[in-house]
Amino acid sequence: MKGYVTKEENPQKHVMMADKQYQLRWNTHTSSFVNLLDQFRTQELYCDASLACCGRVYPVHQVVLSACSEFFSNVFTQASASQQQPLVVVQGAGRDEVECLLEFMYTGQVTISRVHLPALLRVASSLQVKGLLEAQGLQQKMKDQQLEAGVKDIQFIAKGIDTQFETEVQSRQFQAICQLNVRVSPGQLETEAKIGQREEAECDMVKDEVTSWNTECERNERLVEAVSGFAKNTRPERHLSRMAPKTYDSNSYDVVQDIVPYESRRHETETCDTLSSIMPSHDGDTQPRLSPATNQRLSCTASNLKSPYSAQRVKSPCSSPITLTTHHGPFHSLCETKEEPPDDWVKQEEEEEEEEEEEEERMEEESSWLQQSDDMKTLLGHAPPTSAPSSSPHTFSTPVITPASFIITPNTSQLRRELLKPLPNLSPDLTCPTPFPLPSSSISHHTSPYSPPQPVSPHLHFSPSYHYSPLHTSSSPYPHSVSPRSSPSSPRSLPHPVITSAVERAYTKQIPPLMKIPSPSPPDVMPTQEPPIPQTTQFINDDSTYPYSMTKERSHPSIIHTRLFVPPPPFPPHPRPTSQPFTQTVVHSSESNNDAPLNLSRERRRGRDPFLGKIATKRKRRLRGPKCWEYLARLLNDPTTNPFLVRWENRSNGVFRLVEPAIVAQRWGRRAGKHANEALTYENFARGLRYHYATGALQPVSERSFVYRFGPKALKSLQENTPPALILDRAPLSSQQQQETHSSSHSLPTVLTSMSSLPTTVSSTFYPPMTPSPASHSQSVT
DNA sequence: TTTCGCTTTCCTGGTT
DNA sequence: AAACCAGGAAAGCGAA
Repeated sequence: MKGYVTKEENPQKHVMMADKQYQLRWNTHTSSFVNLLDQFRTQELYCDASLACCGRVYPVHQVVLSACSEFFSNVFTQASASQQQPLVVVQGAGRDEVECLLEFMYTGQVTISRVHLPALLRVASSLQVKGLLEAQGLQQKMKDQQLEAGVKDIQFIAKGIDTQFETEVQSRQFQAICQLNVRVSPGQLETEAKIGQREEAECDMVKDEVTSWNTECERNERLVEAVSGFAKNTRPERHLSRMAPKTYDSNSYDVVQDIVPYESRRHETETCDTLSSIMPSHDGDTQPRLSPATNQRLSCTASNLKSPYSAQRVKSPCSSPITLTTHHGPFHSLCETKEEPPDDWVKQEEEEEEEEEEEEERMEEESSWLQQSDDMKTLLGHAPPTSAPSSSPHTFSTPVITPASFIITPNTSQLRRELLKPLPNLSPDLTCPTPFPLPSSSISHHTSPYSPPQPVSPHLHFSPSYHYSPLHTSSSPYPHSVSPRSSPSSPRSLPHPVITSAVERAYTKQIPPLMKIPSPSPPDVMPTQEPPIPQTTQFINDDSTYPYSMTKERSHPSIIHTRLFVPPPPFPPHPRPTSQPFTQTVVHSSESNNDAPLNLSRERRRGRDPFLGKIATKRKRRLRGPKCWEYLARLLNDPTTNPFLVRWENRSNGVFRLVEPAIVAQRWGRRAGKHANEALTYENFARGLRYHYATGALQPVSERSFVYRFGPKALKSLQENTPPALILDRAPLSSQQQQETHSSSHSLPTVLTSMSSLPTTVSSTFYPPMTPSPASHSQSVT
């Protein structure tokens, strides 16, 4: 502050100082900036928008997505008028695609398997993600065609709770948010899938990317053409029939428009399996024979196949991961990055295997849920309801997409709340759970008042609507009128305190602890669906026992602890193979499976706190969890948490500060044990820290709030787990330290001063090993 | 099964 | 007065 005053009040001095100029440069600024932005996303800090897909909500930053996508730029620009956080519901894209795209937009690269590439490019094309749209001419062509066709036929589905916003959106001709109610016959899917397989078999990896891309573009062009034709003709089925006259089998798929569609991975997998089983081989072109039940199932699910490449995912022998990297693309308008070369294939294969494992786990969960769902059995095994439901006015159309379609609502928190509802809470007459259980009160059918969808043609698909319980009803598992669950974004961006109801708290208590593998639970106790609430829910103590509310920190007035209880940020489920700070195993042990070493990156992806990785003990090489001070040391050693959660006050003396004590306490409290409840308060957490005053691991720093100091025990542990080369100098020891030092007959070097060097070379049992992270606070002044 | 280290909760009292 | 810290007491958990 003084510097500014001097500058302005004494220009002469400023000029004199200008003679000697210094260039301050943060060497790793670029990569650090990118990494930190991605960390902000994964930790849901400063997020001001959300993407929703397949039942998940991804907090994002408008600036990043706008920089990476013209579509998002337009959306956020126009949605900014509502002064609420926009939520973009990406329909027609799978969870994997969205997560990969987010990773690509935030880090500039993503590694995916080859079979997933076409779907990713398709979604990227729809979202106009820079860097993935290298064929700018084609992109522009498609865009022009879409705009031209969209004048009449691109269905406008911008809907929101706020009527004013809806009106505003409509008045602005919100063309970017569109829905193409066009579908492709399953026969076409097969044909294109076969084409794609032959291409994959013939081409090398690079060529394969190009061909897949071209095939995708051609297909999109045909779709645009079809829509355009639909615009000019009132008989769209003609155009659509011309699209695939050879493959359309009216006998097999003539009930398509009556099938209730829904989109989910479970369903897609079902479809892929079905297609795989019936798909003719390369050398044969026999028509598949389908039983009526299978026919209907396929009809149902094929309508939701987002791309013909979904079938390829089953049949294609190619599964090599592909790393998509941009050197001039989306994010570089914000910050240029020096891309690191992708990891070696072995590591990628390991990542692939992990992904497959996770996928299998997910499938198992979903299949178990499926078995429990009588409604689903009814759907898959019998004819689904062929008429549109019903009397409920709370309906909306689930689009069947070929290009991704989007719904924007300004009421993020309310919609998010509904999106995160467990699927079984859907209305009983809903035979197909949807990944987008939008709140009925926020969504109105585009033909109002409600009228059942009228079949137009076998190809034009009007998704049957379904019921959804309106908000603030007793059927809702959460009394939202009392506890509107807010966005999982940072409290900085969502300063709305939310109150947790008893029901919701009881629900959150059912979530298995972080360090335990959730045991199979009966469905009435533990939803087999992925628990959506705890990691995305903000809540506070409704007992008013949380004393650290809106308190200005004494020594740091800029830091305000809000009343919000922010749960530990969910660690990203998406793979981050190349930019993952932690890529190695904490400890290596040959113990049983229970003591298997924890892979931090896997822990992070699986929603577990990577800083809670176990530590090998000396005795019997057992594994134990970190102690609270060890946990803090890890947080201090990681650029994703230092300085956001903790930071050094005096590194050489081992003095550190809890920047976000409530969050740190809560993250710590969510580890194993019966105390893994929703809220370990800082008050209790601090008591645990004070316990270690006696053990020597920590020392108090008097008269300073949230400030502690590592004691000789911690120093000793650091010393033992730190290579001597990194031990730089001696620490100024306190009297107590000196006494203990003398008693142990050896000096305690300062390893804390070398902590910044640790990530580069150390693979200790104390610190999670890190790849050379550019964000390791190695800012240098040149 | 017991012991022990550690965590968590609750509490009182003191300091800022 | 509120926020925070220090520390005692007790219970619980998990590893040894």
